[in-house]
Amino acid sequence: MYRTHTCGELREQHAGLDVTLSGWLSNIRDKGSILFFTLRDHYGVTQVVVTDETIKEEIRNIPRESTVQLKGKVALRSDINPEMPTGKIEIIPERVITLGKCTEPLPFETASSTDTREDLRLKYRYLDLRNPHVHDNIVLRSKVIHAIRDKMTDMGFLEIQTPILTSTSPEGARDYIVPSRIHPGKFYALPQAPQQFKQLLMLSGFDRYFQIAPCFRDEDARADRTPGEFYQLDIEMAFAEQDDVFSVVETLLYDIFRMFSSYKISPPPFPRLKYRDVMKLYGSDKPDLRIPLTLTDVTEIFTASDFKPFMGRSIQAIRVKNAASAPRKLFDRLTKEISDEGAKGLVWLKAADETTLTGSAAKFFTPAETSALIKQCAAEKDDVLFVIADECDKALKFAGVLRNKLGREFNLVEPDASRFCWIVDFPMYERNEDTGETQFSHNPFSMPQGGLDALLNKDPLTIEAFQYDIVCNGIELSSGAVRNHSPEIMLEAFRIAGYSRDVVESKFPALFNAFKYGAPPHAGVAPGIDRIVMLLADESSIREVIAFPMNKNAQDPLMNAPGSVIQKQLDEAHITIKDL
RNA sequence: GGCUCAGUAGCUCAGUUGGUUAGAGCGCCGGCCUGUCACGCCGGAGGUCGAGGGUUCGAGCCCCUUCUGAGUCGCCA
Repeated sequence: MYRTHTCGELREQHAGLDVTLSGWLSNIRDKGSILFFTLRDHYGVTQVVVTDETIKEEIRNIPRESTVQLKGKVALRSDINPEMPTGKIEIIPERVITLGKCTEPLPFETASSTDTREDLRLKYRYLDLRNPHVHDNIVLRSKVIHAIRDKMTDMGFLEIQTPILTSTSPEGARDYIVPSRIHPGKFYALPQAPQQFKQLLMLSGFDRYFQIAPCFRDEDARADRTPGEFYQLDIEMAFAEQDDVFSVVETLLYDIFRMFSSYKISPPPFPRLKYRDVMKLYGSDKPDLRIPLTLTDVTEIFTASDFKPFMGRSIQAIRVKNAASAPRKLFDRLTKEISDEGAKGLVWLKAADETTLTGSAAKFFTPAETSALIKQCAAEKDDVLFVIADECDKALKFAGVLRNKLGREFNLVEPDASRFCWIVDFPMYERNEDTGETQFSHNPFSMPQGGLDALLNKDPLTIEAFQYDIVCNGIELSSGAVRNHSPEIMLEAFRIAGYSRDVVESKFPALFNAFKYGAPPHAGVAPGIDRIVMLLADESSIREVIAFPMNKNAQDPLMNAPGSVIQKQLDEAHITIKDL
């Protein structure tokens, strides 16, 4: 009734046809005796040309971005527009009907909305989403999710819904809590992830589970992390070990990235990098492998140095080839930026030849130190060595941050590529720097490598877990683990972290009890949907691929959330608001 | 909570050493234009320079406080 065709489908062969189109009135070019505009809908845009005086006058009285229906004839254009899919035809309207008038001034131009302040875009997100670029991101997201469901189903996985209203979990992120009306003073929590439910499904014999699962965490936002809520592709497999999970995820991601991205991608298997090695090589547990720079530990060279910034510190060097001609300003800016991050400073040295370095600190080095440094970093003439010195963990961390900066500043980031890797063998435990106590470094339910024997006989800080992350272009897509399905090993694992049997039983009753009834070995992973789509859409902010995102402060300026509730709602929820 | 950056017309921005009436592009309003497609041309309206205080003969610009937004650290098992 409203249309015979969409605004994206008419072509040459439709010339002469009587059609009805509906869409948004946009881009009016009024030349007086001839007037053009485009009609836009979800599917595309079609040009309309008007010479009829009455219809011209009608169009002039309809504000842009109103919705209109037109009945008219398809005509071949005299001047074609090769940029438009419908560029060879145009519509000569016989009748125009306004369907929904745009009565308010537009707060911004929809065609260029991505240049507008983000808070304004979010307040008028329905207009922002009219922008074809923003619109396409949401379409891409839908297609990606559909493809994921197809692939997972093809691989024998069942999608099973798990509760949204559940109980708080004592470990991990801050929970969103929901008051119970029926049980005064008690609360549900929104799931941080369906972690325990999916493990219980394995115990129930469902073998291969997945879910496009909403997850809720009350933590602060980042460019690649929405506040509050996000979606993950939650996966769990019974009678499976690490390689089984890797195989499924590699197949899935490789196929999805080939379907929806033209970027280069290495076929499976993706590189597997040990946690301890990536920290040393890249200074990060989520290295961007598109950047061909690595850290070199040159601490040993300077053990006897009396150059104060190096004394007693871990020293990490990054060599950038042929960077010596870069402007001094760049070196100064890098020094400032890395100092702002908390580093003590940045030493940069230009290689003049095999035995000579020039630059900020070169004169403080002995000839032996200089040539050893050049040799260990394999520096050649006109290369630059960037050196960070700090306490061990910090030196690696800041060198890792610097590595990313250098990659961008010197244009070394491999273009048009998606570089995946697995980070494996995360440590099971770490020492808490404040208390000195041994604590879980990641997921307490991961299986320690070596099992019970390792827990009983090894130094806990040397035990690695079957715990892994998948990383693409410096973005952590997911972590996962082989789960600890043995109550005996679990109790020992928690004992080492200082938790008694009572604590385990009371904190995780369902899971702990269930494991006593014949648990299959199982493993899983949970790649973030939003981040996958963000990579595929090549966006730097995750909010660009979410239809109605919250702002950085976990507010929705469109719906005014969070908002107040009426007293009756508070009463029913047994909530009293503290005086603020 | 810390740090960095930003806030000037509806939108995006410029604004010199503190000095006359704060500018531009887009959008809006009016006019002209028969092949535009980011149409073009002429004209017009539109400003509590985020807010408050201070310094000064004089503040968009300097100082203090504060609000808002983004990025980041903390945080995110």
